[in-house]
Formats: sequence, C-alpha cells, structure tokens
Amino acid sequence: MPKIVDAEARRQEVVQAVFRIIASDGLERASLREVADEAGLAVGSVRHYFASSDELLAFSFGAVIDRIAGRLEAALSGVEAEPPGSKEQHAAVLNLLGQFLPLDEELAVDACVWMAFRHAARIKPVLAAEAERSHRAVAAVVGRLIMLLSPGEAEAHQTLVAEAERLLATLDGLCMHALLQPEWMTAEMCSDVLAAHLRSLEALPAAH
Amino acid sequence: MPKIVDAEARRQEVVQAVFRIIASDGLERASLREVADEAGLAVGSVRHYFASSDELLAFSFGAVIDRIAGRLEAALSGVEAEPPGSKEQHAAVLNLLGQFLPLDEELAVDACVWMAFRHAARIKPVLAAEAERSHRAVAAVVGRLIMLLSPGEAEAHQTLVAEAERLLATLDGLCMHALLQPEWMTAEMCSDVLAAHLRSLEALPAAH
DNA sequence: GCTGTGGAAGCACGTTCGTGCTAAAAACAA
DNA sequence: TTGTTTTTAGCACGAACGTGCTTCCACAGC
Repeated sequence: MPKIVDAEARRQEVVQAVFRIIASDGLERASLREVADEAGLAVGSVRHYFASSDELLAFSFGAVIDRIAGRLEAALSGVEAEPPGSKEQHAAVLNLLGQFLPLDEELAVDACVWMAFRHAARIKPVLAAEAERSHRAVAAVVGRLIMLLSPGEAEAHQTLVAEAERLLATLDGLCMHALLQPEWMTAEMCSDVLAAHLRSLEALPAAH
Repeated sequence: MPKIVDAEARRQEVVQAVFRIIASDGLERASLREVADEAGLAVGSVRHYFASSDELLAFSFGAVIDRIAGRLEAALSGVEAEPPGSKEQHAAVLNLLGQFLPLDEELAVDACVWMAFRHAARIKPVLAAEAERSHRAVAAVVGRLIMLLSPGEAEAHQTLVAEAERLLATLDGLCMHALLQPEWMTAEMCSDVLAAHLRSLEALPAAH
C-alpha cells in the first residue's frame, strides 16, 4: 500500500490558500501556480487533488458557501431560541445579520471570497450551479428570519417575499460597501443601518 | 498636417468597445487585443490613444462614472422640480432610484461595467481614485435625496447619514442581485422593494 | 509635387497561464 | 529486501497577455 495522506485535509489546505489569495490579490490571481506557492506545494501536487483549475475554483466556491451557510444556520437557531419580541431576540437577530458583514478577519476573508465568486459566476458557467445554491441557501435563512419577525400571519405572501429580498439586498449592499469603501462604511455605520432597517421592519405592519 | 480624425470620438468608440466586452465577458477579458478587435482596430491603434492598458481601463471607469452621475443629476433635478409629498415627486423619486438598476439594455451595461470596475478597484490601485470619486458622487446624490424626503429639519445629522447609507446599500444590493440573479430579481421585485423602502422612509419620523 | 506629421498596423520579446505527460520519491505489503 | 501504488515534483507545449519599437499610409502645408 502507498503513502497515506489525509486527502480531504490536503484539499482543505489548498482551499485555504485559495481563500487567502482571493482576499489579498483577487480571484484573477488565483492561478494554479500562485495557489501551489501559497500552499507550499508544487503545481503537480495541487493538480493531483484537483483535476483542473475550474474544479479547484468550483470546490473553493462550494467550501465558502458551506462555511457561510453553517454560520447562518447556527445564528438562526440562536434567534429561534429566544422569545419573539424580546431584547434577547433582537440581539440574536443583530448577531445573525452581522454574520454577513466583514466584522473580523475570518468574516472579511469569507465575504471577499464569496463576493468574488458570485461575480465571477456571471461569466464562468462552471460556477453557476454553486452560485444558485448559494443564493438559495441565504435566501432561505433570510426568508425564515422575516417570517420570525413578522408579528402576525396576516401579511401577504408577496409582502414577505419582498421584505426578504429587501433585507437581502441591504445586507449584500452593506457587505459590498464594507469591503470596497471601508473608510466610509465603518462597523458603527453598519450597525446603525441594520438598526434602522430593523426599525423599519417593526413599523411595517403599522404602515399596513 | 496629417490625417485628421476626431480623437475624442475615437476614444469614446474604444471605451464603448470596453463596455461591451466587460458586460458580456467580464473585465478580465478586456485586454488590449480583445478591445482592439471589438473596436475594429489594431492593438497599436488603441495604444495610440491610450498609452497603456491601465490608462484605458481608468479612462473607461471615469467614463461610466460620468454617464451614471449625469443621469442621477438629471433625475435629481426632476425630483426637486416637484412639490414635496406630491404624487409627482414620488414618481420622480422612483425614476431616480430606477437609474441605479439594470432596467434596460443601456442601464444594464453601465451597471455591469460600474460593478466590475468598483470591485476591481479593491485590487488595482490605478482605479482607486476613480472609485473614490464614484462613491462621492453617488453618495452626494443619495444624500440630497434623503434631505429632500425628510419632512422636517429636526432629524439628527447622524440619522440622515445612516439613512443615506441604508438607501445606498439597498440600491447597490438590488443592482447586484438584478445583475447576478436576474431570474429571482425581476423588475417587479425591484419596484416592490423600492416601494417598501420608500414607505419605511416615510414611516421613519413617526417612529422617532 | 514634395514633404513631414499624425494615425494605423504589426512584429518581437518576456511573462504568465492551463494542461498533458513523465519521472522521482515515499510508504507500506510481501 | 523487493515491489506496488500513492504522492510529489517538474518539464514542455501552445495560447494569451502588456509593451517597446518599427513600419506603412494618408493628407495638409509649402
């Protein structure tokens, strides 16, 4: 029998190298040679675990989606564990929404990589399937959150869908601005905007 | 004297070729050779008008910013011409916000190019100055709009700034979703979200 | 008609990329 | 020790990239 290596662990190490390169130098710099250098391997070694560059990128996209979706699911459970309308629930909601923003180093890397892949998926068909999965997963979480925050079941389905899309758009826009214009979009500004959006959600049934 | 051509017009033709390539194939495909082909010229001819690839891209970025800013200024004048609180003003506001979204072919190309350059500016320092100008210009328009829509002058400055950033984030998020997930983010969904956001703006002073 | 200048085109060089393919190295069964 | 198989490393090819430099061409001014 041959030399035995934890193949899955190696793949994750390579994926981590991909993440670091994308976060610091952008997706177009994530070539096989750069990734191999960053991972401390040779090009041939990386290609032993990933048949092609496309497969490496698609796998990395899937990995970052899984990381983000996992964080969101956990935070959503935290929201569901709190009584509706309580201060604790409000804090849990803010925590969930904060998972979208680059508030610390790990979140920033994931947000960077996520944004890069989603935009690349518009052009590269290899990434389209994962982009669709990404959108479904995040929309499901935000949709459930909107349902939780809607006081009555009386709201029209269309209104809830629109509110979910509105929250999703605001979150993606905030994340984008925090990544692209970090001087303007500070953490305080992010929380101010999130607080204002939550107030607008509470005021929604009154305006109905 | 030599053969005389309208140099500025030629530059604009080349920039239009850059726009088309970015919209259809992404920024990384906007190489000198591809741009020259799309414009029906040779590489040397393109380089006669733009000293380097960086200069061409930076100029194209500036061009799309000027186009967008021009549309926004015009639409903002339209809002200011209507009496506050009127139905006509509401329509003018929706028209202004619609200028951000890829609602027709021309708007879609500009939105695509704008997004691509803003994200590229995170990595390429040559584009950083234009990205900053872009942010300033758009933030100024949205800030003025928020001031126009705020009924009293009693609102705290910080609240107005946060509301401007909130509207800006929602618009950018909507634009992003419309570009990346056009099946989900239809034109109707966009207008629903915009309408909901405007309602939340009207309800804001009441919640204060 | 001749000439010089601005516009258009292209060649050549070095670099980087993905990828097919080969060969060494390493670890375990025999 | 020997052999088998996984892992690692590397070479080589064609393609695409930016860019320095040279070459043609058309036309306004003399």
